[in-house]
Amino acid sequence: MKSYHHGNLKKELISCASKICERDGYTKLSIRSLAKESNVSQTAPYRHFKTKEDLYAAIAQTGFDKLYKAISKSKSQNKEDILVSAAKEYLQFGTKNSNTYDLMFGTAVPDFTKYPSLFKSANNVYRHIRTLFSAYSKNKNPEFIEEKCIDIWAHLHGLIGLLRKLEVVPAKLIEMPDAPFMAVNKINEDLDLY
Amino acid sequence: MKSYHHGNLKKELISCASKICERDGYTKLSIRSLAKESNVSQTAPYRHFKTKEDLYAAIAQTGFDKLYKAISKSKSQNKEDILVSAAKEYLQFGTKNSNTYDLMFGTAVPDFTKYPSLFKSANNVYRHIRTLFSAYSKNKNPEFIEEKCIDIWAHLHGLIGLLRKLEVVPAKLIEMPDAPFMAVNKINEDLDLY
DNA sequence: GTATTATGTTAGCAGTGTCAACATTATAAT
DNA sequence: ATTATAATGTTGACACTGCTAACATAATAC
Repeated sequence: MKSYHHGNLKKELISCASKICERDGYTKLSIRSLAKESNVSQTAPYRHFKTKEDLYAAIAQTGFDKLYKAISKSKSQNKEDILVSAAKEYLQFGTKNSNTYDLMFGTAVPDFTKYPSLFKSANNVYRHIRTLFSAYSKNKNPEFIEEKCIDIWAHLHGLIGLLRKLEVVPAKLIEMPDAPFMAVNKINEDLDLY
Repeated sequence: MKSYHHGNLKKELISCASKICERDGYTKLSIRSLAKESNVSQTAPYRHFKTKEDLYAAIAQTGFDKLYKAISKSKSQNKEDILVSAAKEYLQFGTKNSNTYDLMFGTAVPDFTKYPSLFKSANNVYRHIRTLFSAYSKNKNPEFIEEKCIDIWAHLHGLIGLLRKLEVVPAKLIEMPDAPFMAVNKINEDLDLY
């Protein structure tokens, strides 16, 4: 005997949708099938998400929150170790949850400013990277910090995106055992300069 | 009076679809509306593209061909100038045709090996980058070349992706007048080391 | 000139996002 | 406690989508 009101539908929808998106890619997610999987009617989700983009935004936000957790868990005393290990965690998150990463950084939610809480979660990730780098960098000039952060971030971000596409490039590259960590080595090189 | 056979439908579909994808993003493209715009029936496109992904692949291919042209047009004698100017062209292409770039590198066509001619066009782009870098680099070790190319490529690629999302970070960053060229400066720094 | 193939059309299926109208339950106000 | 209100769920429907099968027409190959 099931009750008329689900009780925890919103949370369950997000959690269930997150799994589907990670497994099949966000384009495969349909509100109707999602509703079916939660044993509610086709339009029940609309009580919690006015549009599909709103749902995407919620999933993306949980993604950013997970990413934040991943890059925040390093507890070393050495500031360089923390930064490098955060970079590794970032790459690992991006490559191991590539479909979610795609949802977070792709065009599913084109304008984060429409979703303040998503905006905030995404911003937290960036601010954390900046904090780690800022703690390490000898040059404390804010503009320099900002520039270098984007530099590093773009490097990590680009690698994650490219690794999904590496079939376009001679097969040899795919076989590189530790490709995801090249960027980290690169960061190490960079850091030596500062 | 229009004839039963269009005559040039395939070419027109690709060209028309490319424009729509660049203007509105590839998710907004529908085969039916595309057919309407070319004054053919809803299902006429299926004589030329068995699935929507096939159509995406064709559009992506023209994108890679345009990108190849863009990064190949530099004719300087100085090998560094050629490389840097190709990088600039790459960034410019990615930022000025960001929706097309998204189609080329996103998840619209997940596996290029399904489309040999697309694969080839994409590969040409990479091989050209590699050729330019290889001509410049003093270290001619193939593995080194390959690694550094991915490094540079990821950097450019990441910047293009990030620049679409920069609202997630403090507004200040968006105002940087020449953000697209930071990576190029970075490449210059890198090149000094080789 | 005829057979074959390429290219187009029509009709229709199953699935989608979304909305309006209604039903039920939880919550707040009296 | 009763009642008004808001929150949450359901049904039915609309317009749109990708795609297929069956058929029509025109170009090409023999």
